Amino acid sequence: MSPKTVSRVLNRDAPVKEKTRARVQEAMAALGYVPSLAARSIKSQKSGLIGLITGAISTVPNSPTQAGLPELYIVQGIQSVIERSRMTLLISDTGGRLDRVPALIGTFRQHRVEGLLYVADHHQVLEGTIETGSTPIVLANCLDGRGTPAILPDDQAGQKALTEHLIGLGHRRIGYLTLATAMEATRLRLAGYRSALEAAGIAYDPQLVLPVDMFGDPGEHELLWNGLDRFLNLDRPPSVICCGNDRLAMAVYGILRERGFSIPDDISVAGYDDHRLISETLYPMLTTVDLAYNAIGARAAQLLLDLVAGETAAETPIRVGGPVVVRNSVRPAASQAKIIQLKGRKQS
Amino acid sequence: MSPKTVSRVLNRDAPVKEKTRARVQEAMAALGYVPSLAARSIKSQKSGLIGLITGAISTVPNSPTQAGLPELYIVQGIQSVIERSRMTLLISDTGGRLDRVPALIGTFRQHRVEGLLYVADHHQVLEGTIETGSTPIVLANCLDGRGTPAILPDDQAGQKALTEHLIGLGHRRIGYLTLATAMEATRLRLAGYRSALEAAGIAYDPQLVLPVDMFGDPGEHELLWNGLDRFLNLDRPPSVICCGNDRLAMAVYGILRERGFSIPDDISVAGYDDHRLISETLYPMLTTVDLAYNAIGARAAQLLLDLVAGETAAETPIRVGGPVVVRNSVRPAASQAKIIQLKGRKQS
DNA sequence: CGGTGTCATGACATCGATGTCATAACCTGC
DNA sequence: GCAGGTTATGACATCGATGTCATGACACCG
Repeated sequence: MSPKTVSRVLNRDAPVKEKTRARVQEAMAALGYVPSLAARSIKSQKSGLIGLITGAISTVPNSPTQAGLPELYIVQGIQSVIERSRMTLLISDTGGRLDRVPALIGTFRQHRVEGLLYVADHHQVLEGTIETGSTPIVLANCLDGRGTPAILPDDQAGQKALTEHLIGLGHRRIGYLTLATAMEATRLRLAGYRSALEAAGIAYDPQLVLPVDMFGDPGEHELLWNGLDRFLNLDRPPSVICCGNDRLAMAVYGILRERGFSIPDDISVAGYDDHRLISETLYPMLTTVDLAYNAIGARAAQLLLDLVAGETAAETPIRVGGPVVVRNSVRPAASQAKIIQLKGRKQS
Repeated sequence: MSPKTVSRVLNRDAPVKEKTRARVQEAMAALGYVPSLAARSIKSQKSGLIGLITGAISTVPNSPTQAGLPELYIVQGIQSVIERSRMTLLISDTGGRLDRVPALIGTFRQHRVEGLLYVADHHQVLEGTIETGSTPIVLANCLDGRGTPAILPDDQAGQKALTEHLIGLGHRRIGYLTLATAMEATRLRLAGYRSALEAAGIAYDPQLVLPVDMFGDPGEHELLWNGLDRFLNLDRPPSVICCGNDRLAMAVYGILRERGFSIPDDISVAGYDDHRLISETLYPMLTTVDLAYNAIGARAAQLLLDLVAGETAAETPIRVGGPVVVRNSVRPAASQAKIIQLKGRKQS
């Protein structure tokens, strides 16, 4: 029984006499033999590995609340697609430090990965370029200036759809507590917000828009409190508060209630992300926009597999949108507008 | 310049003339040469790979709220330790189906992983055994009957410390909304809760303990509402509500407030996990117990690396505890006990 | 019974890196 | 200039699997 015969039994690429096959399999079982992928990949020049670079896994333990989570959902989506192919996922991670990316790619190239995925922790435009040699790469949740294949959330369409939903319920004064203004997502969502207003013939009122996100730093609650205070003391206060993400909505619930408002009887609240840990647990459950991180990951992985298989890249970037998820934190405006006026004044 | 000379330049395991070294490095740069780890691992019989099995990544997208998150923090801890060694992490995942574990291990053995990690989605005792051949394995967040090395959260000590903290603030009636009774964590934490009461000479009152966790299923809010209702209508209602995890505390905040209670002026609330996305964002911030998932992962990874290096296993299981994290959702009992009596009645 | 075709098996080279051992290159001193 | 000792380099085998090609086994036919 030469090694070649064993190889044939394993790969079924040539006929083997039934009796020999049985003897080989018996021996393999007895010896606990497992073929080595390393040896195989040397001969075939295919490693069957896909490298994933992210900061999701070992996000800096000290700035915890915000970052890391979106990425993890993207990684989920990626994993579920890769799992179904015959590839294995090699994961490495920046620990939040972008300057480590080249080293990580170096390691991956030593492993002869057939493709690379880069997942950013928030929707952003990358400064430089990621140098991968000839290995195909797909970016998720970010873009570069080179036209590298990329999958992005459709922030503009998402916020537009949410705003349209609110307008459809009769809301005319829509407060918006945004994420940091420097973020790509904020820019795009604000554009979506404004375009929905415009389409409905509602004037844009800058007094109703306020950036508040501090990534969970202490002091964020105070900023939120003051922001809501400003909204509620306007001559025409908002009847609904949109929040830059579900996390902010969670804090807004608490603050509005401490000030005596009932949600959604007195005032409506909406989020963004559909982070279900939050949106389905909050009482009442949160109306929000599904950010479809999972789908972004899945699309990115599928695109990469296509590239690895030699297909030509689709035009890029691809934007993936998610639906508005309607739950119980938003009421039609008619049923609450007056109460707000009163309460808003009383509390000031 | 024979291949062997190149090898010597790479590994510095024998002197190479400066001029030759320069020529070799020049050539490597020009050709974009990267050494193949596959070939290396064939010769050295060491793959430099660690296999991680989890359900964290591709948790079933339909039962989302609960599962997946703890595991991810464990994976973080693992990654941060592995990263610092010269190993690379190979990640695979059950997609929630335990019967796929053997196949995943099979793939890992083909990759010749030097060690395996298994991360369970919640603290549990495994039914069978995970068969790994001669590859060392460490379990995180679970145990088996075989004495396989395992790292576990110290649920009993955690809940005991929290309960002691509350008693120290004067609380005598401590309501406890637990996770599902079938869970190992629930059993242990309840033991911690009772032992703290006992040590303080407070009688255990079964009316103050209620399992409510439904993993975010619809209907959970109602169950919670009813549970709180029962607590508040007792002759001597609790002055503080402990929740099985931070997620439940988030819902409890909303329900108590809809019933007119202020937190923590009228009633205190405590969580478990220190899931900072929740605990630091809720208003007011949540007093809870740090479950130290990160540390569990780190310990598990470190233990595995030691085993791989040939050291003998420490006695096992190792329980890792985290501190009580004091924030603003708990008040000394004296300042709120009376109010509760009144409100509890009024609302019933 | 020998010729001839089909089927099953094995010998050998190969992938990329490295351990072993032999040899080439160089330097020193007489 | 040559013996004698370092030092630098290369030839060859090896790890585990597989592609190529050759040979062994066997049945069938004339």
